[in-house]
Amino acid sequence: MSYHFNEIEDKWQKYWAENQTFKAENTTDKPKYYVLDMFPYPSGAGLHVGHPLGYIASDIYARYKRHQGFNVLHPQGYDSFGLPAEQYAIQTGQHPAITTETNIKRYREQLDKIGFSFDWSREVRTSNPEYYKWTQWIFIQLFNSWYNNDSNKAEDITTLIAVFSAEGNSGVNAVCDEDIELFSAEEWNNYTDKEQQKMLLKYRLTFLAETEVNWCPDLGTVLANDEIVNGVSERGGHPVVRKKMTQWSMRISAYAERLLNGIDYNQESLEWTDSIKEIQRNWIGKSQGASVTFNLKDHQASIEVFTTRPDTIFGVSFMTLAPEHELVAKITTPDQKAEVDGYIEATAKRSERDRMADVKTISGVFTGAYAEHPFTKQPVPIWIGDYVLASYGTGAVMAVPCGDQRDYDFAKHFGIDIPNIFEGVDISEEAFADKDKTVIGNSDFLNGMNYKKATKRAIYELEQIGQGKGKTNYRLRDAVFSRQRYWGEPFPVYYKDGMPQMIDDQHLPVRLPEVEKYLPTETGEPPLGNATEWTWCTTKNEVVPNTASGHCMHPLELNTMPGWAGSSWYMFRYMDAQNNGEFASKDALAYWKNVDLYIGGSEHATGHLLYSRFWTKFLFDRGYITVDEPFKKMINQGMILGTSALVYRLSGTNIYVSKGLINDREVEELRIDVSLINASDEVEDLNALKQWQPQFADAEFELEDGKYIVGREVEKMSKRWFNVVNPDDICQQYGADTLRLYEMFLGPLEQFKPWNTAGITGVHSFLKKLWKLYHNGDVFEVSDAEPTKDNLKTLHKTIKKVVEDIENFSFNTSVSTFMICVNELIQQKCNSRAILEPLAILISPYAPHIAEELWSKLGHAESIAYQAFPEFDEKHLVESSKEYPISFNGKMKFLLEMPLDMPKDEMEKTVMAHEKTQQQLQGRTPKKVIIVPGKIVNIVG
RNA sequence: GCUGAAGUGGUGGAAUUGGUAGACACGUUGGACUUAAAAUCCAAUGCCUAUUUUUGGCGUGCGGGUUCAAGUCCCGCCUUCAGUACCA
Repeated sequence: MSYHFNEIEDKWQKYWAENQTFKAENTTDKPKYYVLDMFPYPSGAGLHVGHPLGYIASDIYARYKRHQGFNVLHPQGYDSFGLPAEQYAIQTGQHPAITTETNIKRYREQLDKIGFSFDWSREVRTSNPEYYKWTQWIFIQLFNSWYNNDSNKAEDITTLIAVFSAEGNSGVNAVCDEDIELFSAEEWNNYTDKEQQKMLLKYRLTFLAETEVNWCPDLGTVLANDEIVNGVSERGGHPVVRKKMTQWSMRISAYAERLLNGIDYNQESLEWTDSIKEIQRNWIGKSQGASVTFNLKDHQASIEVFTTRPDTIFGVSFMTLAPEHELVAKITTPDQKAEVDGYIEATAKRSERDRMADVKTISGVFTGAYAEHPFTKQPVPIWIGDYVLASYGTGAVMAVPCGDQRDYDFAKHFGIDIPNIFEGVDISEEAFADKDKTVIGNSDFLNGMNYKKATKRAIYELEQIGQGKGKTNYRLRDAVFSRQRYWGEPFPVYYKDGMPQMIDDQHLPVRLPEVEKYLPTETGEPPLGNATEWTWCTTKNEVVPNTASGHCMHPLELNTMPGWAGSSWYMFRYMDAQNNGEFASKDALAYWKNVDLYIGGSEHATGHLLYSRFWTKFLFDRGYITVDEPFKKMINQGMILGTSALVYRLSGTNIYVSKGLINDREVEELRIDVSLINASDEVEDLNALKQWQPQFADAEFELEDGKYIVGREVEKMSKRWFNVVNPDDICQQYGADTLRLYEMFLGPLEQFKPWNTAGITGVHSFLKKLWKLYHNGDVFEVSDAEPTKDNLKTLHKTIKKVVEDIENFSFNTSVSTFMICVNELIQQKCNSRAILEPLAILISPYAPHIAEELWSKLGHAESIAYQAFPEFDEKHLVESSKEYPISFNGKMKFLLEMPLDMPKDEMEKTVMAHEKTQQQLQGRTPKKVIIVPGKIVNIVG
């Protein structure tokens, strides 16, 4: 009689594992389809019901595609390097590898219970040496590459060396460091080896540079821009300061333009949401304008600025430098020195956060120095101000107060001139920044021109005098790639004579050495400085010899790679995960190409998604892969939030007041475990609460109607809020199929929504009904009778809707469609085999276990997973209504579609009754009018 | 401020993309079956207003507009969420 979901689910999960039902083939005639989830970091807390949401969605799609005859790659793995395991190691001394292993095991158990169709034979873990061997290998390829702007792609460094030794660097159009002096071929050839290496480092796609980095003292490491949120670290919320350090960097800026173009102008535009595309566009931050050089009046130096408005150059009345600008100390006059130093000190003290929070206060100091206007040669006073950011552009601006509100405010505040260079515009109240309405005046050769013309002319004139040129500026910075951590990929790098050297491919992987403790060394080196034995050093290898004492003769790179290293290319490893000779074979890469559907959270928009596009483009340039975008289509699932339960303690007492009785009394809110609460927000058992935590042991309660009603708060699901719902419990109580259906039923995939266990019964009883429809007692029972027209109509209605829903990722409405379908079949008393066969396949992506069970009971030996998806046949829907020809005024003819039971004359009367409609019809000659009783519904012209 | 998304019953959310608004589910109420509970089944459920066999009216954040017809399209606001921020 009853639906024993636990038995059924165990049985089929075992069957799928034993038969490798979901193993993807690398050689087959079938078309490929690659469905990927963002792989999880295996945290110690395990999965809660929010985590599988995206996996369920991707699983539905993967199963659907499999039914459609595609060779589906649907893998899963773990992003297993990361901070929490390391911090746990610092606290407890337990090796992060052990923590990680334990967590992965737990994750796997939890995932297995939900019945995913993952191909686990391709599992990857970023912390596995067999995996990070290739992360290191890619790093080496980046080191051995430079970006050639002429061919617009990355090339091997040897092509650059060839050019250098033949003709020097003057003809080289590369993305490189800014401060490169020109040299001839002869000079190059006379350079010492070290000088040559130093020079090449300025061109390599990964390079060492002393840069100002975001240093997080509490975490003891540097962070990338996208790892900082609101001025504090994304993980842990620790303060971040600016600091100069020598670090590995990734020259992602070389790809800025292609990363931007790839979003839109690819032949196949990325099917991503507009919001993610927009976030990436903003992050790359392309702006076009000009760089302008201002010579200094009393120094042999110049200041370079970037501006988007070269047309307003005659409106310049001062310049502003960032307080950190390198020229500040040099140009400040003795008179102004004290004031300037004071200002610099004050701004340095203000944290990034303060500076961001306080954007309205105008502050700045005059340096006493003057620059010279490039055209008028008039003196231009140089100020410093913290509204100019050192990290954007050149850290200096030419201030045009009449055309930029910030410059305007600054000028007003300090009483600086505000010359007006716009025709017919009043600037007495605010700056005028409308480019489209701009007519330049008061500007010598630019007079009377609009924005476009004036910009072009200004750049031309600047070029003539050698004081400027057109320039495109990007906000995107090169990405710092070093972390002072233990639990990450070691660099395949050692230093000889102070210069970085790559370790030979054949010695990869460079394994993470054992250390006594996971903190920085006493001398301030990263944790790897504690290692005494690097097991990967081979005595045979002359380059990285290992002495008998276990010390390498050359210093090794002690930093590790950041979290995003391993996740920037994992999608390719799945294609050929066991390969020991390559990161994936050419054939596998050529067959699978890229990810057709990627599902994950939108929080990775500026990090992972940008970095993996960068690495993909690089690997493409170097000919290792055949695509230059990793993810064709992406869906960003929303988060499932928890519903915390609040109890209210009267301040200073041990009395807890039910929610409705608080009134105006002062109370403290405390969160209690959601499992103590029933569906109507009452505490189920007050004694259980007393036992839950010691602080409630002798609590007293003020009840309303004998119940304690709690407050509710929707927030992130987290252990600390006691609002975590565990998927294992749900599977145990209702089954995996119910969990899968319910997570989809909860609402649109992309939306954030709170979990509410109470509603799950509706979905669960649907499965019970479905089961009962084909069972008489415990006996499976289907009829071989021909299905009726009604039966077929119900089935095909469902097929149509479900196919549409899956293709639009509206999985929530499909669940409703299934419910309606089963309710109708119950009403029709239909347990026909001819209906169940297609229906089971239809349901199987959503509720695969019950579908397999019913399928096998129908007498099929093979898994339902490879059955063709049922096809929709319109004729079953059309036959339920009829079209009647009608004529008006003896002239016009059109069709009426209406319910079968409506008599023709009544229908005609209905149409006639609508006078306005008749008028409408006379003008248009519609072909078809769809009618429902009493009302015209649709005129199809 | 800018960018993006969204505002529909007590709740989650549907609405074939301009065609009977509120599907489906939760919750609530009533009923059936039970010694009882659970489970299951049946009925009602947007709001207001009538009524004894038959009601009218109002309703998709607010104000306008287009249309025979607007949750859906257009214009102007308001609110919420997310991203981003002195980007020159």
